[in-house]
Amino acid sequence: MNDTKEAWIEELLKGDGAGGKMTEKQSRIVESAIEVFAEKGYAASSTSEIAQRAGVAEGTIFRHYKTKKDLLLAIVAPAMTKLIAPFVLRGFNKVLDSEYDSYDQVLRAMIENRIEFLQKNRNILKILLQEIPFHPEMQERFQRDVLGIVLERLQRIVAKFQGQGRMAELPSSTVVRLSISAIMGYIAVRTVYGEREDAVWDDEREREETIRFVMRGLGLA
Amino acid sequence: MNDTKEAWIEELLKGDGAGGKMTEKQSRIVESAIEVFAEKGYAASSTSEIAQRAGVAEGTIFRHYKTKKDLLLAIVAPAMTKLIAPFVLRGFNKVLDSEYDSYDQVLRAMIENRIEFLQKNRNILKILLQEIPFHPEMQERFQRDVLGIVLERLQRIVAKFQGQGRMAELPSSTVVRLSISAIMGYIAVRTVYGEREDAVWDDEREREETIRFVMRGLGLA
Amino acid sequence: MNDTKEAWIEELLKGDGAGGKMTEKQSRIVESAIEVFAEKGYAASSTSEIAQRAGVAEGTIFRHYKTKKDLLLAIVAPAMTKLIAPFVLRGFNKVLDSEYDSYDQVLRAMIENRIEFLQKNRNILKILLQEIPFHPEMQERFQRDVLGIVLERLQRIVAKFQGQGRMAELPSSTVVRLSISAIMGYIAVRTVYGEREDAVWDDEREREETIRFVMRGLGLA
Amino acid sequence: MNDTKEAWIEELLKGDGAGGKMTEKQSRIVESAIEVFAEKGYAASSTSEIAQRAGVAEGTIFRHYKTKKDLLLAIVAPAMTKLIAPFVLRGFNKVLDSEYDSYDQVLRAMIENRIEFLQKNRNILKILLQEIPFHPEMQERFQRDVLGIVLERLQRIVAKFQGQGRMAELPSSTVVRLSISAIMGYIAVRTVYGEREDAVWDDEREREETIRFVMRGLGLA
DNA sequence: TATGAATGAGTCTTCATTCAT
DNA sequence: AATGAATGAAGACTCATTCAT
Repeated sequence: MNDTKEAWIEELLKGDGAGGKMTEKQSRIVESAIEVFAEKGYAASSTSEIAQRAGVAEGTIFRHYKTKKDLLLAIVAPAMTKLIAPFVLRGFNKVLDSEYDSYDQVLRAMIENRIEFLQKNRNILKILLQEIPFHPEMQERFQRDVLGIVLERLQRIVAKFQGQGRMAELPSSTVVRLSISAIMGYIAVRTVYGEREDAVWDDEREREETIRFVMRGLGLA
Repeated sequence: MNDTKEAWIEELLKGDGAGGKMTEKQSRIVESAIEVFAEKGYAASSTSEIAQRAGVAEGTIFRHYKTKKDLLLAIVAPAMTKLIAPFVLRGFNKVLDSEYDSYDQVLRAMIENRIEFLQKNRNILKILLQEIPFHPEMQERFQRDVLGIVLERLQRIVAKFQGQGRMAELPSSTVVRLSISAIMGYIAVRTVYGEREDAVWDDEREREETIRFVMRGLGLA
Repeated sequence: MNDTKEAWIEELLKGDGAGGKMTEKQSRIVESAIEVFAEKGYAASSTSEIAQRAGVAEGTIFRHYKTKKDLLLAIVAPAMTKLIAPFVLRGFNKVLDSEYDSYDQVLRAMIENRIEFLQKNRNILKILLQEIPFHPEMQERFQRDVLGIVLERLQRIVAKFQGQGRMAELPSSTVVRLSISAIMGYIAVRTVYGEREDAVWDDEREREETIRFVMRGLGLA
Repeated sequence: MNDTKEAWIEELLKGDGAGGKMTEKQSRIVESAIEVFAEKGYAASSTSEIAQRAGVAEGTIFRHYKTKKDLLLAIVAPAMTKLIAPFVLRGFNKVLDSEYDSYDQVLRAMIENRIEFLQKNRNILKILLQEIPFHPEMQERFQRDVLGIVLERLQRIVAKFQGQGRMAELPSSTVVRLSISAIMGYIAVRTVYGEREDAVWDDEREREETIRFVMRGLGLA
């Protein structure tokens, strides 16, 4: 359940989907686009501003991406892939068998892993979140390639723990939902409040309480 | 904790912020705007399409709303007010004192009340959700008038139950967060899956399991 | 076989296809478009230049014509209609019966009538001629609505004269072709040379010789 | 009055105006340009499409032709030269003296010779026809190098026949005009209808009737 | 010689907004 | 109050042309 951890954006910037290497200008275009899209939203972003921030001519953008939407997809598509990376790693089955003795370890790992990911890819994820409702192709792909895979894997993990002990009375999909809700609620609040200087947010404690809450809620503690 | 329950949109349509009554054309403009904004997003919506759907001339919109953004705010601002309506009702203090004997009743009431609200105001809430990140004034107002008030009220409720019994070891803000996470997770999944014909979503059961999960998680059951 | 003779462009400028009246600005747009298209060709004309010459904002063009091509069609389509006007006049059958005793009268009438038309509509016809090869819809319409009708009428006239006397040995379509070739050759040269100050072009004589040539060529004189 | 008959395009492709040989890429550029220009018109053609069809890089075109217009002229200029080739052949004077005993032989030769030429060079002639009206230099050159020469030669031929017999009453320029009109009308219709499978176009007969028509029209038969 | 990334002026088109009626 | 013609700034995108490699 570990990610590659290095900033995969760099990878994204080094190679396009076709495997070719990106020129330096192309990288700057993608970086600027991520910035501007995240800041103003896709529809309200102008290619001219992206070009300006990237320090290239507007035409240069269209040499690399036929349309503005292609540029969006070039950003969002690999993000989806990376989003599920930890769940499709070749070692994943081993995880199922051995790595975690207790469900709270699974929860802790998920939190740590995805928090790191979120921090590194905040802008891209913001774009993803904002644009999915307006682009059916993105929706479909997200449903199929992200939700589908992740939920299936998580349900298998849950099923394994259910086989060993309690929480048998709940469908595994329900367990997954309740677990994810708690984690996402924790991450969301942490994202908003956890970075303020004046914050009274004891991250260590909040995380542990969240995990304990889920464990108790599922009858595991 | 009860809402007015009737479609308050009608109210919105009958009176503008200044207390005046809306003409029929103005109502049609607002209705169309809600539709179009929800469908395409604010930035990608054109006033001309809104006018067309409303069956009015392009200029008419600007007779009632100085700018496109004013039209957005005229939709979104009352939505915020209504969003917190149940928490600011004059009878709210009584709620604190008497209405609910047990925390699971609070949870159940929140779920029922807000689900109904969501169903009636899906489009408006979609707009709210989508646009808040891009409009600082909306953000600020949401923070102050919605989050601030709702959280404060909820924390007072929680504090009351904490005073009476267990879950003392958790800060009330944490309790609120965990409760809301679970509820929103339930509502979100329900919104997506709960309406499919082929769905294997037993709404009654999922809701009760969610409530039981929270109660157990908080050490109340 | 007489045309309405007044400058039908004015009609074109007064009413759009739907029968509505044109505003003054719209008229100026069409006029300028005719000028510019004739001068530079459709593809090399820019809407911004058309707007400038018309003294309107560029956006105004697109209020009246959804696309640049629509503007072209709005010019070209009525031209086709007018091009065949003399052949579809209600009185046309009478023409067949009575008006012309001898084929040379037909030729003379065609020349006079179409020369006048050409002079008044030079630019539009230039556009028609230039653009037809690149727009299949225009081609099709021209084939069907112009060529088809005109040739059929002319063949009927020719057939009538064939029934009365000689030139029986030629198919009527061949007679029509030969007649039109001669007339168009005359008109073409006249158009180029006939207007030069230094020209040694005796119009009256050239026309009569052309008619006589055709008559003799068909064995009628 | 005989042409070289082989596809002179190959010559065009082998040598540029300066007498140098063309590389294979340059040939492919010219070929593609002819195709694209003929298909879409000069103004609507893009150098990038030409490059693509030719299988060369965009920049390569500009290594051989400084501008897009230069490329056009490199195609059109030699076409004009070839167009008049039969009239400037060194043996032309002999033609005047001997080759043709009767004017109908002249007409027949012109038809055969130019039809062949047209078939081989349809695209280039289409370009010529389409672009001449928009390029004054081309116009001027056409007027001077093509029309001027051809008409003068034809008038000399006509004058010779006039000296021998009848048609004395017409100016030789008029005779040329009438002859060419008939021939071009024949070729035009043939070009359009003569290739349809379902056509009722008896080419042999139409050609002979056309010649007979001219001869009779000129009082020669 | 050939390449193809880069350019930036220019294209058609859209859009929020104004204003005379 | 309502209209809708008019605006012009801005948008996405194209294209002939240049130039470092």
